[in-house]
Amino acid sequence: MAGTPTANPTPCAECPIRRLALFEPLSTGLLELMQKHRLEQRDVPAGSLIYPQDARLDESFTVFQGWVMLHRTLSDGRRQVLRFALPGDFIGFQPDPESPVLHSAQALTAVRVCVFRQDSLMEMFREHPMLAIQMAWIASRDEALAHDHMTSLGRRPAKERIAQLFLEIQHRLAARGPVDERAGIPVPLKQEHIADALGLTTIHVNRTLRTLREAGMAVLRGGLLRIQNRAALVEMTGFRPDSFSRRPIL
Amino acid sequence: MAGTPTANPTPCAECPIRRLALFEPLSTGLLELMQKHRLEQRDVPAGSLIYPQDARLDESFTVFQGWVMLHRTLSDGRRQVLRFALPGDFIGFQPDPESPVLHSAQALTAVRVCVFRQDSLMEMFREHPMLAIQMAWIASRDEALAHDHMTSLGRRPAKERIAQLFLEIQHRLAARGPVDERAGIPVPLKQEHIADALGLTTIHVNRTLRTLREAGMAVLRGGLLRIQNRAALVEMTGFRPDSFSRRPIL
DNA sequence: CGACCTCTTGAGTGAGCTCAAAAACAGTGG
DNA sequence: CCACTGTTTTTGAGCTCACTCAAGAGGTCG
Repeated sequence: MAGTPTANPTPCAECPIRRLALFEPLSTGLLELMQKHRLEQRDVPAGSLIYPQDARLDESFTVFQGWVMLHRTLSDGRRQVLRFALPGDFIGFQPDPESPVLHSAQALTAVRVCVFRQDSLMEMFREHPMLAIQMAWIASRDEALAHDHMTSLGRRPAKERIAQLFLEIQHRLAARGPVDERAGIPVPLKQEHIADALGLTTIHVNRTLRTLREAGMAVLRGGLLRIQNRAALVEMTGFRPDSFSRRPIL
Repeated sequence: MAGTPTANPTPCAECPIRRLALFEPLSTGLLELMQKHRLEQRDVPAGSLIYPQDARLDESFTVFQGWVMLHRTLSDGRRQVLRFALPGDFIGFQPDPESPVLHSAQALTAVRVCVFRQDSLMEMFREHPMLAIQMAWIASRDEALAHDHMTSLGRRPAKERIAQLFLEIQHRLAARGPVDERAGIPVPLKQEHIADALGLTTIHVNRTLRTLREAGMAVLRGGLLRIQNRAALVEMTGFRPDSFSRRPIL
């Protein structure tokens, strides 16, 4: 598995993300608990896998920095991106150690994660039921996100799918810290990633991006997403921001 | 909300499903706990809603008998079926009481559910951390199921989507009790439900069902699903049964 | 025996796909 | 600084899978 422990492994509880007031804060007791479990940080270079499809995971992760892409690859190479994980998101939770994960997690940018050993995680849950509840909360939120995604895939035309994705990204990033829509949000997605996420071909994504651009709605260029006419996008998709409201982090 | 309490409300712990050896058994301690919380049973007639989209839920449910369909409806009427819930499945978990559910749950057949009050559920979690862990497990399994579904929607042609759905249903039902594939599995789905689940039109589902039938692979007729050439379906979809392996119930 | 679903089939259309090939861009090494 | 190579984006042309519109056939239930 790719990734190297940081030179000076710091407990994750000290990670910068904890200080963002926008996240639900952990109580001091929980911080101590995490310290006790000596959680390790790990840096993963852009492009490499955090874990591969079909592996038996004995670790799971909280993303601290960077973008992670979860995707499944079928035997003939077709690929479906399941989720883009952003800082604060939890990935790789696999309660049954027997069954393999059915997707890969790949770093889209340089990524820093906090590593939980699976058994250690379970122990934490046992000691601190609240954490288990939060885990259930997180999983259930991810499921709701997946539901949005499924609705796009099943029942929206290409233009709406992209609009919806843009609004979702904008909203999720905004929940993590101030973003300047007008100036442009850093988004490390290639057109191919978008295609694989939305069930389209790269070519069709390209054409659809053009129509969005020419309609003055949104531009994705040079790793920057500019939402120019939010109202029009919202109108088109019926986007309701409360879909991704409060949530705990681990 | 539709549904009436059964004439003689029995604690869910006594519900027949508990006696199925195929489910992970609950310890006696947990049974007691559930008794203590005086969980109510409720019967819901075919067709009516267990909970509607956009509602604030203060209850969640374990399905005991029948089929439940979770679906989201967009403002213009397009509909996406998110999941078919079978006996033993948990639905309506909403850890944040503030945010509304983004989908409806509708009974496809006559359904019997076990009702959990949300606050009561949280209390159970606090008293019995193991339950919270199991909840996380359940949510995470549902997410994996959603991932399969997403992959179908995004990257499979109609024929494969239907084949995959059939295999999934067959497998999930088989995990709940003996089924006779050859004789036919009772499946209460109309072609319209399949269409809304798989992101297709009813008409196209119909045509595709015909090709599957004419290819001697599978037949869905009169509420019975007959899988006639399992190998061919598996070959086509790359279906791996372990996707839906062990899991706890609440 | 209508009224109403659900299923089925036909004919024509279109959104999104495939194949093919420029053009823009980002590194990389001389 | 520039030629060289690989990646990403863009555009064109033609095709197909799945959609729309329309209508008939089969059930089922009051």
